Amino acid sequence: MGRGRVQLRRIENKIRRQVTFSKRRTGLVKKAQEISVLCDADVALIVFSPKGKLFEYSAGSRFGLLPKLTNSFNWGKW
Amino acid sequence: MGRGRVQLRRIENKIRRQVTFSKRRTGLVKKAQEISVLCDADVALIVFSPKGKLFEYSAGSRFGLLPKLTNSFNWGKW
DNA sequence: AACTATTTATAAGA
DNA sequence: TTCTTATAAATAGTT
Repeated sequence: MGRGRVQLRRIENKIRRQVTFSKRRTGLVKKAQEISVLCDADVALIVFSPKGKLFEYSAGSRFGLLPKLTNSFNWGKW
Repeated sequence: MGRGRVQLRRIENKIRRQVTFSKRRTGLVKKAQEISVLCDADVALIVFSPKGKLFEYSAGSRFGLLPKLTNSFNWGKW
C-alpha cells in the first residue's frame, strides 16, 4: 500500500526501516483489536522493535495475565 | 475495506462472524510476517477462534520456543 | 471459494 | 515526526 509495491525483504536503510516499523506496528495492533472485537476472539500480539522496545496488545480472558508476564519476564536478546 | 464501512462491534451473525474471522486471521498473520521481515522485528501472534481453535505465528529468536510452549500448554477456556 | 466495489493501510513526499 | 496524497492492499458484501 502506498506509492510503490512492497518487496518482502528486510529494509536495509535504517531510517526507512524505523519509519516503516512505526507505521506498521500501529496498523498491526489496530487489526488485532478489530478481529478481537468483531469476531469475539482472544488475541495476543507481542512485538519487539529492532532496538528491543516491547509493544503488545492482548484481549480475552485467556490472555488476562499476559501483560504482567511479558513485563516481568527478562526477554534479553539471546 | 470492502463494500461497507466497518462498525467496530461484535458481529452477531454467526456465519458472518466466522467468515470475517477466517479472512482477517489470514490478513493479520500476513501483516505480522511482513513487519518481521521488513523491519527485522521479533513478533508473536496468538489467536483463538470463537470456537477455541489456536492459530499462531512467531518470528525471531526471542520467540524460538513459543510454538512448543503454546502447543503444550492447556489454555482451557477460563 | 471467487469476485469486485470500496474501504483501509501505507510508501513516499512535504 | 506529523500531515498529506497517490497508490497498493485488504476485505465486506455478493455471486
